[in-house]
Amino acid sequence: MTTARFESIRELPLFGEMTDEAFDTLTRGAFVQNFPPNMVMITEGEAADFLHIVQSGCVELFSTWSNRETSVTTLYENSTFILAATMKDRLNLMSARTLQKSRIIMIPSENVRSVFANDPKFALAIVDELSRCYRATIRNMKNLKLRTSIERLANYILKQHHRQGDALAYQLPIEKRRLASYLGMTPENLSRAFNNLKPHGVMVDGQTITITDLATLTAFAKPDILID
Amino acid sequence: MTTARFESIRELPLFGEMTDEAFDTLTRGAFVQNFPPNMVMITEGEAADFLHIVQSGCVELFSTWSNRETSVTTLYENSTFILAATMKDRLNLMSARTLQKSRIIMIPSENVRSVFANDPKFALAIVDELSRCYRATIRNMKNLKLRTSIERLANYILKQHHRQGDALAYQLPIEKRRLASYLGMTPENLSRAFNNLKPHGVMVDGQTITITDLATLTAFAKPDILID
DNA sequence: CGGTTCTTTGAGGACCATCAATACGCGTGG
DNA sequence: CCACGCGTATTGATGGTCCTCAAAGAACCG
Repeated sequence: MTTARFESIRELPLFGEMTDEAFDTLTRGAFVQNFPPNMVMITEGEAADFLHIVQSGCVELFSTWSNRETSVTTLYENSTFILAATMKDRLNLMSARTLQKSRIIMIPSENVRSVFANDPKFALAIVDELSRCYRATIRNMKNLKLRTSIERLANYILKQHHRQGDALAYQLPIEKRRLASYLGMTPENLSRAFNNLKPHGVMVDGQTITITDLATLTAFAKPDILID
Repeated sequence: MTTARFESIRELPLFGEMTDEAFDTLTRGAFVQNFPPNMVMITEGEAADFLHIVQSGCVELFSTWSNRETSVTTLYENSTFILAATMKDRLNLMSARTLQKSRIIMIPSENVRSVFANDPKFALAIVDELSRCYRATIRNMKNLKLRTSIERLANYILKQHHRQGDALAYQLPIEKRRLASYLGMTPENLSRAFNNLKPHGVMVDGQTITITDLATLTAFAKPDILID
């Protein structure tokens, strides 16, 4: 049975509510691919032939222009990407590379568009996912434009703290140079920014972040539900 | 007949393909409102009770944090806003103010969500609009992260040039201080950036931009279909 | 263990923000 | 019509932030 290989994504919010028939149609022609770390899967400017889903591993979306590169976001298990370009049948605006060994499910864009037209539950789920990604990008932009680099770092540290079960000590999930790029700064400056946060309750040792004074850090970062 | 007041938007891509019945349902409880210039219609953090459409005039979406403010985008005739928050029934992430005297159509968010579920053509149009806005935001972010402020200004000047029928001389559509905020810089710096662009083929006199050397300006700006 | 990549630190400079002062534009009311 | 006031735009001076370049130290991997 074709769906067997895609059991793992059947329960995702994006696919959970649709009919079995629609799910079969969707995954016909879909496939799973394993990628080694640091492999560019998608280059910006190409057609969006497949909706991608991270089954395991970790993917970075990034963009380049005029010999410069910037990290836009990092995706983990069960995230989709290339959804907007898939729905509009347009060119990808971002490139994608694996950061670790990753398993990626690829669903033909045509399938997504045709099932969208025939399964209202799936249509709703698509809109939900699109809206979520859109709003995440707006938040990202507000973060970049309204905060200094040190404030962005402070809020990033707090967000990871919550994502990792409110642990006061945790490992950074990505390399520092990529974090720097995501936060809109250079690796050198990220290093200095970490030092600047010492008096605000942050210790760093390699990949390990330790929050020594949560109250002080929070007071400095001023996290906001409309940004973070 | 209720739809009479909304004739003007019936032909928009978002509403053009839906059934008359669905359009009636959608506009039931909708209304048109006139706003004077410089009036804040929506404040971030509020619930998104209405989908908004600019019928005439001009609206700026902006955000604030910790006594800072930034312009995210400017909308003109026939643009929608608050679509993502409307679909997900979430809080607005941005505020909106009129820049000129404006006529705004407001459609109850509940109507949008219920018609979405019942009219596939409308659902498709919603996804199209959402994807378009999402991709525009990604472009905006790439512009901010990959280019210097002068490069952003140069590309903005080129983009307006095309929007205004390839005119080599045209009026800026918004105040310079708002343009500065949109481009992620201060008004003072925008002034200096205009001066810096003189040798690259740009003359400025008040609100009037004159491109004196399109080839040189284009060579400097390096516009890119994946950003602009 | 050697090479590569990443990270950190320092020095210097470019870019950008802030502050202050002036000039300009525009609408209002005298 | 002019004077005035208000907000915007410009210009200069200054300081801070951030980037670049360079070099050394640390981590990773074959």
